Amino acid sequence: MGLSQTRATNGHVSRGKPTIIDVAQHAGVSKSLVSLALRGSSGVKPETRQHILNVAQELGYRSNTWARNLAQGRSGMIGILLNDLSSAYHTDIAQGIEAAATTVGLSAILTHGHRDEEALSARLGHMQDLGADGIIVVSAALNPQHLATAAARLPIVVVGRPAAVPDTVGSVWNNDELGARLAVEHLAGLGHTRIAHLSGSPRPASRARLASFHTTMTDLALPEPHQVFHGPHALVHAMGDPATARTAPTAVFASNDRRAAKLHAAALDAGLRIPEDLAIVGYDNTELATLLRPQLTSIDQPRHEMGQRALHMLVDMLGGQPPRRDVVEPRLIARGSTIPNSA
Amino acid sequence: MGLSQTRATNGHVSRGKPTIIDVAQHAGVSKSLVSLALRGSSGVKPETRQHILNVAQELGYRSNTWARNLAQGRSGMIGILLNDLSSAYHTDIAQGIEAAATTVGLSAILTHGHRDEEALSARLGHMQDLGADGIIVVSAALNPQHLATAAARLPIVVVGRPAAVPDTVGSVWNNDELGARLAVEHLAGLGHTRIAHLSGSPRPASRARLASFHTTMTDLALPEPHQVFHGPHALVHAMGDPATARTAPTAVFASNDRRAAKLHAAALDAGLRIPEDLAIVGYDNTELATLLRPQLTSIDQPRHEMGQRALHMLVDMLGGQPPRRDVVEPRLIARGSTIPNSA
DNA sequence: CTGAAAGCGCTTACAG
DNA sequence: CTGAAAGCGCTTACAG
Repeated sequence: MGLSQTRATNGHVSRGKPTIIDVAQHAGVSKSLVSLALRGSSGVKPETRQHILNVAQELGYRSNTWARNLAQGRSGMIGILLNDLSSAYHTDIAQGIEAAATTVGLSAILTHGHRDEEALSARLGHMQDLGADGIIVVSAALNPQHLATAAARLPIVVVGRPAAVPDTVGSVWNNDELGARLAVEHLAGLGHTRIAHLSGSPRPASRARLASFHTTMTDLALPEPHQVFHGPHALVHAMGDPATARTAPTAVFASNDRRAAKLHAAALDAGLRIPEDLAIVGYDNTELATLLRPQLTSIDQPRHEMGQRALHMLVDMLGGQPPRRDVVEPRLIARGSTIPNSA
Repeated sequence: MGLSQTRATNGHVSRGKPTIIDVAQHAGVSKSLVSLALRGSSGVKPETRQHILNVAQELGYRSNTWARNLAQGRSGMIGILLNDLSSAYHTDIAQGIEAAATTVGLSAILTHGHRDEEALSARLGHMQDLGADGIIVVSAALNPQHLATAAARLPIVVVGRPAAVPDTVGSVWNNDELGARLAVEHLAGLGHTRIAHLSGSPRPASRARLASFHTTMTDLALPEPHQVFHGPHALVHAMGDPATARTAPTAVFASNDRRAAKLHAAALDAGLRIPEDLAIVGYDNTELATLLRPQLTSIDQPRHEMGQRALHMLVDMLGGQPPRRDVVEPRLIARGSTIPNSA
């Protein structure tokens, strides 16, 4: 770098973005003092401080994040890693995290893993390299090994229900067992006895919903066999086929809203009436539920609250406290797909 | 920092994350050489290079991003600023950008502005502080003044149609005039003459669609007055009211899928048949369009391609080329909300 | 209340 | 092909 452009042998020639040195020169003080004044140290005479602030303002000075982080050894920034950017469920949680982060003066950066475990761990590493002080992983897809490795370096909180959570990692999830129970009890309360389950992925959350479906059916003494379907079309087909129509379900608890919506569409396509021929309960209470006709009854997870809790846990962990395991309670929102003549 | 913890007077005691100095010591070379070897400089003897790589690997060395960026003066990272994280349209574009970024070796970080202009500009500043080499703004909501200020410091590309684009800023948008024309021509081709428009926000994109709606109606010599509604309920009401039913529209071009979905729901709630009583065309071709019954005919914007183009434009600008103005062509996807008895 | 100096971990001419 | 040195912009003991 040539002298002519940036520095004389014993002087400083400003060019490009102003630095702390430019401010110091213009204010006629040392650069350490500028640093102290800028970050509001108590040991700076008020008028000096004000003067420095004014000069900085005039020069359009902005602190260089890299230099500050390098010198301080931390960033005041947390990372949010989403499994899937296209999922309203995930982005709602992210917004809960960000809102809570803002209130405690932390900034947040976002990345996502395209629903791909490889990509997820790559991103996890990337966020560490970028200097996140802690990371919230909104995904159940990251394996325990990777989580543990990351947790050895910095605080990690997972929102979701992974296969296993190392106990160095904090976690927040919703009570899937209760959610499934609410769904089945709602349908049974409406008089349904042949209640089927439309299962989701083989992930722990879906497995928990499935298990609780069986338990609740048994508890309510509903007739065996408990029918479980893996696709909307198989279910609709069973209802139309004379061989099985007599024992086909009259109500379905679907593992999530997206699957419920596909079933909703397949049922209407087959000429079935909802809820008269088939009642449907979804899970997640996404906006989709209110756009379908009839609207979809669904189990609501308090996504915003889950995000908040995750952030507060992370802050506690940054402060040296041990990770926790938080479970929040879902509730059922009843709509037209189970209650006739309602919105 | 105490000598005992990190450094002896003329030695280096490793602690915490390994640095380039640790690698140099273990490999018995200078730290400059390590730096060169790590970044694959051609001027390092292959076996030396391999040796250094091995040592780095063993030590679990990871380059410190802050230090690297500070020394290099750039980050190899671009920022993506979304207006709204909850919009599938925005996140699809983001994924197009990221995919393209990956192919040219750039990493990307994401932030969003909760549909709020204040928040958007704050985030824009934040990304600059974080050291993004360039930023793609997926939003039409940022005012030209803020865009121009940012563009004075680093390359900026906007995906969307802002009120005005400073000519220091690149932009990519879809041809709204063509999109609206396709919608109206499609409906006219099906025999509709009383075609209404359900308008969107007062933003340039919506205004362009509205203007093109009028132009196309005139070009096709369809009867005046051209009806424009601002809400789904007003429209459905007009159809049900005996005073206006005779002249009420039989088809609607809605400014976006979300509004179209609300109209779809309101129409069904009012007992209208789609498309027999009311045909509907949306805009954006989001996943929602395929989940409704009947499915929604919609104008498709090539979101992935728009993201790609934005990224490539940004890369060109980083290379010193001037910003461009890219306009991509939408197309119509016909479905059940306009074509009876189709899916 | 203020300044000089060393350090954060890396890169990059420069000289051999 | 390799090393010593200065620098990126900031922070933080340390000494006055």
